[in-house]
Amino acid sequence: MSGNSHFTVALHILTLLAKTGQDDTVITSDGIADSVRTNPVFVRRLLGLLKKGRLVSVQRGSAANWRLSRLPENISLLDVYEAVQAEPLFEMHHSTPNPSCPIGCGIQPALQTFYAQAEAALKQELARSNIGEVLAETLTHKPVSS
Amino acid sequence: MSGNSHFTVALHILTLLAKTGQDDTVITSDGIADSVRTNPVFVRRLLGLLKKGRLVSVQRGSAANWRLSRLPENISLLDVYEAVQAEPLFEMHHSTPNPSCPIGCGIQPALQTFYAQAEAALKQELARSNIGEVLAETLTHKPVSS
DNA sequence: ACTAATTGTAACCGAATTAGTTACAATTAG
DNA sequence: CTAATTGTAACTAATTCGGTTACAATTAGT
Repeated sequence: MSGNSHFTVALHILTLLAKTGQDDTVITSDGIADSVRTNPVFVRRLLGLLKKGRLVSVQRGSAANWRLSRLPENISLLDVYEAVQAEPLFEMHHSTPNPSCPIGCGIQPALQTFYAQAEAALKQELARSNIGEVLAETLTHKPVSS
Repeated sequence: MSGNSHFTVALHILTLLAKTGQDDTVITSDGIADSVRTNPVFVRRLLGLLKKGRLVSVQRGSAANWRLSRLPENISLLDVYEAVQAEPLFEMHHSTPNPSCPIGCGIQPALQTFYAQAEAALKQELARSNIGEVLAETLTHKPVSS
């Protein structure tokens, strides 16, 4: 699995949008970047993927604002995973194995079937939670000074 | 997930050792590298992890030979995953989120709980298959020239 | 004991990937 | 018109991945 933070940051973004949606406050890629503690361009790249996945929409221009396209309860972690995760769960070999070896020949198709089952199990679990739940769980952890 | 091929190559190695164990033929890190189509040092690094995980053992020295430590049926894909996978399934943020933001403050502990569930589901599925099954499935794919 | 083969490991390298940065045209509210 | 922001491209630094070289330690066979 790609050692990147896309899924985590995407969930952070959507949870934040769930909150600003509740509070009816305005938020830009700059404001999001401030919460994530990263740069606005990275945030916009992820927002682009989330927009393509129909999970968010944007009011562009001078009074810009990002919103969820659906209720937080109707955005599953699987929706998010599929929107931002390009790579398969498990990578294959870098070089194709030796085709004249009985194992090298058949290992990739064999692993594909096992990997597909594993990925299906993961996705099934991801489908069971949603952004509303993540927001609720997030808010149980209070900020430092109250 | 970590964009590396460790898990795949480890499974390839163990499947190959299941085969050489059946055939009672000798195999070295060089022979394994030839099937995987990589370099022997990379193979030995993985063999080191698998040995630490008690999945393989080695006859060292001039008549070297690698063997499975257990029957292929008693090595689950989860055993392999845990032997070679150092990183968690999903990475957290690179920089810790803004602690003065209600979301930034609570998102990491929240995600940890959801990620733990997802990882548990994945592991449960991986525990359901073993190297014996991977070998059987691999051998159903015949080499090019017979 | 000596030789030959192999493991275990360290050090280094190039390629690829990740996120950060700068820049700027396109969009839009006021 | 102006000011703010998005969308995107181009470039960069840091990190990671696997490949390479090298060599001491181990061991079977003679």
